Amino acid sequence: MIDPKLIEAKPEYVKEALAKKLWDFDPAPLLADFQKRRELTKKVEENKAEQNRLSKSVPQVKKEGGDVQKIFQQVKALAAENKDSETALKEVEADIQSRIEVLPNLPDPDLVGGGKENNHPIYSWGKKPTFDGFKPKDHVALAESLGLIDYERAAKISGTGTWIYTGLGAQLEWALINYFIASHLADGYTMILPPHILNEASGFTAGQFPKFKEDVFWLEGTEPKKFILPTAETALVNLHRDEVLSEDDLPKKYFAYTPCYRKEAGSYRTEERGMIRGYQFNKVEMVQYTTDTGSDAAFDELVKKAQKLLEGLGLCYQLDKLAAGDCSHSMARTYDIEVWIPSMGIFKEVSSVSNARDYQARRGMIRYKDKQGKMHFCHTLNGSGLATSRVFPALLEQLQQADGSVKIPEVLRPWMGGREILKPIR
RNA sequence: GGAGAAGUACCCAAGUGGUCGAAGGGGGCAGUCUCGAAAACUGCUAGUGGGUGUAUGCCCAGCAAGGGUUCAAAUCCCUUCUUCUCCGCCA
Repeated sequence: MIDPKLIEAKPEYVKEALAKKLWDFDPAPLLADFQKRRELTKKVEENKAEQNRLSKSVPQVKKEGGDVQKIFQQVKALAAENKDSETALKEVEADIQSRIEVLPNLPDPDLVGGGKENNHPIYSWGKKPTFDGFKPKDHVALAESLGLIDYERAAKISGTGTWIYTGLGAQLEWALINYFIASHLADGYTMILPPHILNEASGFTAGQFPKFKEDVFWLEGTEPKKFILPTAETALVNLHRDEVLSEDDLPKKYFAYTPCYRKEAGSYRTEERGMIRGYQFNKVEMVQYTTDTGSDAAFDELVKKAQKLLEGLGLCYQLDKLAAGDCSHSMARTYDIEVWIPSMGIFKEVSSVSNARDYQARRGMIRYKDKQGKMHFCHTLNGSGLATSRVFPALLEQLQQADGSVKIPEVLRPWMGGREILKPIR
């Protein structure tokens, strides 16, 4: 949530910043609401104060044998008088809330405006493989010939947009997750295995609601309503919702492995084939809570951690600084780490590292007390570390050999029983 | 899923209609004492959000959350959430 005080103090600044995010914001109705709220608050509270004062005098007047009935009538009259203003005040407050909660986060000032087309790579690592002397396969073909993924039976038992990791495929998937986990543990992050079913408030705090309500799976028959998490970020940034942390506790560094469940999905026969986009994919997610001055350093750390993971696997990738309009809704800045997918001829996102600054903290009242005892909103950051569903295909495609086999990166071998290579079974 | 009990400040806890924003204790902080510490004693510490004013301040909200009753609610009523106990079911 954007700071309402900032909107009131610098409406034009907010308008321009949101324009960079391709969001057309008209501050006028909000400014009018703020004004109205101020007037109504004063009116309502002054009336209330008078009511309170009169009510408090009742025991005294009683003792002195005065006319309490008169006071009752006075207070009743005041309350009746106040009713319309109170209703109006509630309405204005609800209106302000609904106008502000839908606004995306403000982009950091250094970002270029506009959408995807204005993203620009700021770093790349590794070499695109050249596949001398043979025609490389795509990951769907590789996964099938190596016996790693079963798309057909997945369609049978679940439906399109899903897949089954089988045998060595399942082991390879799990090896990736283990490799990620080991790396985060070594860096001192706290491991979390959260519930996958979350309540609505969690989605609101993360900033997924109200905007992305249609994109998650809702459970039927749960009251209050519950949904299945689209990313572990939703769980992790809610860990300290409605809490006041101490500055000494920050930064807090967490990571979680969960599957991610989303309504968007591709088909394994279309452009985003195989496991590039599915209803369910595995991801290890990192989240940090920092002070309001500590988030830039945390951001750099998260980006480096994600990069390190791909470098350990030896996969060619690029680091992309997203234009304001392509950053996530809740985020002030986002860098994508994109791995090279040879069959698609493009870099595809495996990690998205973002700084929400105080946007999520405001929504979820996540605060900390500094050493002077002053309250601040925390900053929250998140980054994938990593999503396997893009790494797996990239790994198969980038590390495939002329004979159709695939080399297993050394860092994964401890979890693959020491195996060095995956060989075709058909 | 059923039945019952409960949710009060950093923690424990008193409080069933009227100066209760809330006794008491613990904790924390400061001081006295001490070479220092402990103990004892003394004092301070009760958050937060909002309004208003130059200001010590004053005002509104706030006792799990949201409604309601009442001149007046931590206290009575309703709904929801959470926790605990017992029963049922079960990986």
